[in-house]
Amino acid sequence: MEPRLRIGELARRAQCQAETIRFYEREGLLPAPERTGGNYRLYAREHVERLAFIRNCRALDMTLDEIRQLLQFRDDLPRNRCAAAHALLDEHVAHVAARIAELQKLELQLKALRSQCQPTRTKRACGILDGLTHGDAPGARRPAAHVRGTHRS
Amino acid sequence: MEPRLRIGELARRAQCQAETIRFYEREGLLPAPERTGGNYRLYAREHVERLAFIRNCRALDMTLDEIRQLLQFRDDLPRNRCAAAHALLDEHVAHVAARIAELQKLELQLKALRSQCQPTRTKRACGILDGLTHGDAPGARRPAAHVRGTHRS
DNA sequence: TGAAAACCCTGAAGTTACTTTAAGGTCAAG
DNA sequence: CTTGACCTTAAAGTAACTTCAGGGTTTTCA
Repeated sequence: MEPRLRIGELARRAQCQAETIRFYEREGLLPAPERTGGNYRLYAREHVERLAFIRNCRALDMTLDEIRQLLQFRDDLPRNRCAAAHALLDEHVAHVAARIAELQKLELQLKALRSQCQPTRTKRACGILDGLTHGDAPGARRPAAHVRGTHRS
Repeated sequence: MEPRLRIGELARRAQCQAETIRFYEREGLLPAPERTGGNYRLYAREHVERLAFIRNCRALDMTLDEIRQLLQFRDDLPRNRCAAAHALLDEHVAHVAARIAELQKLELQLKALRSQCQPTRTKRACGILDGLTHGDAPGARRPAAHVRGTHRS
């Protein structure tokens, strides 16, 4: 009554790819499981839970480093781990809030830029292209450390 | 009266690093400038403007691919470039808006998770750590294509 | 004049969190 | 006994740079 899973089944349950699981193993987030005679990985309940933890954290956009720390707290004595988890989460919430504020500013800037060129405008110039050449887009939006941008592969 | 700049001075004006400028050259965003006898790059006004354009676009969180397209529009005949720029910008605005919505959902989830563990709680368990283990954080927040997350180096 | 400081050069590797590719072994079914 | 689904590894690719290693050039100022 504790059926061990192969990587594909584990991947299905965790909603990720088998490669991602191997990657977590290489990164030390997930311990190496036993192997079958044919060298297949065999995962037990503990792995399933730990992977769920990791994927939940990733769904909350934490970095692997943040997750590594949380896992440490979880593995440690119950002593101060609650306070530590609290602090890490607070920090992460702050990152997310900061990034939202940044993007909202960005949205305004983009809409302003867009309005600089209506389809019916002077013949030669495009207000958008010109706006981007001359500093109409306010310079120096240094991205907050630890906060990624708008795009993803 | 057209003083050519060396890379360091150009970098200072554009608020970026010299390495970034060389990188844009390798990427084909910025044409290779002339060189001095000592093999130093010498930039003219056209480069200054083009780099400003690029940095403004980056400040608006566009990808280098988007910027490459905008530069094409700019270099092309004035024919349809305005409409093209319009379309690209609209798409980009949509990306940003989508990312904002995602992050706002995330913020709510994080705050809910945080509230699961108050400093004064049962001794053994941490509500946050437990919440992350069991799917309290809603699964399957597949990040929208073309939209990066919360963190940056 | 001479040497240190400031500036520039190239090419390669590192960053994040994976994904993709290549080349191949294992296992159940038909 | 072979086809197909599944698994293995190592290496390279992604975005937009940054950092590093190792070395030239130019300027400054003692």
